[in-house]
Amino acid sequence: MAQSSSKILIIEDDRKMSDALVAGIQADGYEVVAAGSAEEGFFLVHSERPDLLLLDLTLPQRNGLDILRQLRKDGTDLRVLILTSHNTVEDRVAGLNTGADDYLGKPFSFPELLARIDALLRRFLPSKETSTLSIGDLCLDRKARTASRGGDVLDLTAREFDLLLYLAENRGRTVSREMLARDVWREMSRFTPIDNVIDVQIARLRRKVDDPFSVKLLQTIRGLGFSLREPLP
Amino acid sequence: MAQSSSKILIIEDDRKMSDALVAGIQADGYEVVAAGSAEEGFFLVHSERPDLLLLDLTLPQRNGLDILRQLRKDGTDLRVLILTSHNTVEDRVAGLNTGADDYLGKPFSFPELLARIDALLRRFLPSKETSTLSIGDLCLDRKARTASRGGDVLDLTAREFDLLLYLAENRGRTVSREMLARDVWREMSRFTPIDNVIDVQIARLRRKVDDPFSVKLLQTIRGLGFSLREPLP
DNA sequence: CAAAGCCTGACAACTTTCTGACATTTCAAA
DNA sequence: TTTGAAATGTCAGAAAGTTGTCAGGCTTTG
Repeated sequence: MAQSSSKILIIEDDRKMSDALVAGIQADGYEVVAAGSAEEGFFLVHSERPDLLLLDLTLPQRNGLDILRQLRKDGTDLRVLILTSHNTVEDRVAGLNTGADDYLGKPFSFPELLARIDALLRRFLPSKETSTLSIGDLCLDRKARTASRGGDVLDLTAREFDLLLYLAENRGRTVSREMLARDVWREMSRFTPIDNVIDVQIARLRRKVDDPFSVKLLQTIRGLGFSLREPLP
Repeated sequence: MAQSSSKILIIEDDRKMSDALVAGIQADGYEVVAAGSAEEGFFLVHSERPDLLLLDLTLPQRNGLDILRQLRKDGTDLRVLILTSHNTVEDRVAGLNTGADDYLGKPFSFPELLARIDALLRRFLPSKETSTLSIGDLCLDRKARTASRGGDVLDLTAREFDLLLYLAENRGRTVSREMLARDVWREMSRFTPIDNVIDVQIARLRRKVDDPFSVKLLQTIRGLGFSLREPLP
């Protein structure tokens, strides 16, 4: 019943429980990553980019709901299933209203957990299904990692392609430098400002993607970031 | 917590239960349609095109799971929440594996039902929650920080958008210069008068928001301040 | 009409973004 | 392992855009 390619992140501090979950879910055919603390989990959400998060609420340092709240504030659409022994109606309502997609109390039945995981992942995962996407006459192919515009193949470097892909996946939306630093560069901290690195890379991308064409897709939103969109006619 | 505009279909043969559900869910702000039999429900799925189906499994003629199975065979991606007194683990697993998105056993808590409905519908409707507001043909989107009037996108600077948003949040009311100084400029004191800064910025905003249109929304209330409102006809 | 309040064009000060030139890193071929 | 070209990062200064200031004109009100 599992969908081969999905990755699940488990945030759970109880080692025994965590091991059991990892084993059981792997056996159902998913790729599994486990974190033992809120901080580790938070990091892994960004570095591993899982399709589903299994979240325990009773973590040592930080409340599990705080993690969820933070994730939603950052605008992630990661699916979240809360799995916890806090199991009153109030807990469930609070968890769901904070942004969880499902809530299962411990003790739980493993088959039910798997069925709920399947149900959550069954819904098409945002666009990852198809390998190509296009904005106007610009076409990207994730799998081949190639881009073309109006039939002309664009010769992009790895970084340029990642950047363009991220912008394309957020077409129409304004992408901040903060988001780019986190999701494309994946750098938590550095001693030179990353904003300038981003600016330079945007300029290089623009030279290849927009300069040779009359319709400009990559726009600067002053004070906020950048946006890949078809300009209004 | 409800998102307006979503339509929910209830298939439930027990009249009392059905009425209670309709009333409670309507009170949460959803549009509700009820069916008392499988056949009627099946028809309404196609004629009403609801966003979510609340499905009871114990229907007189036909098993509720059959309906679900048929719907999934037809390839509909309608979200389905099963709500039933069949509440063993096996029932739940069977329901979810047949294609339900969530499963809640009776007796249930109404707040939890609403929270689960919200969670299921949250994924559907793109972001509209409280992110947008409109005055006449003027639309603001807090999240995207964009404004448009009659379909035309307005190209506003950061300050202009903040100012317009503040006026829009106080639509109809008169906003004084003190309020603007405090809430938009956030300056306690300065050595040049801020009133003129505000006047200039209002003029700039007016040039973009009102000048190109015949209906003027941004009005000066002499001696008091400014007000964003639809003029009386 | 005069005074108070409001509007506006011009410009200055400032912030943000862009860009060319150079430095460093990466990675694969020799 | 060394070497070299391509990719990526750094930096400083230019360019572009935003916001604040000011002076004078306009409008309303008493």
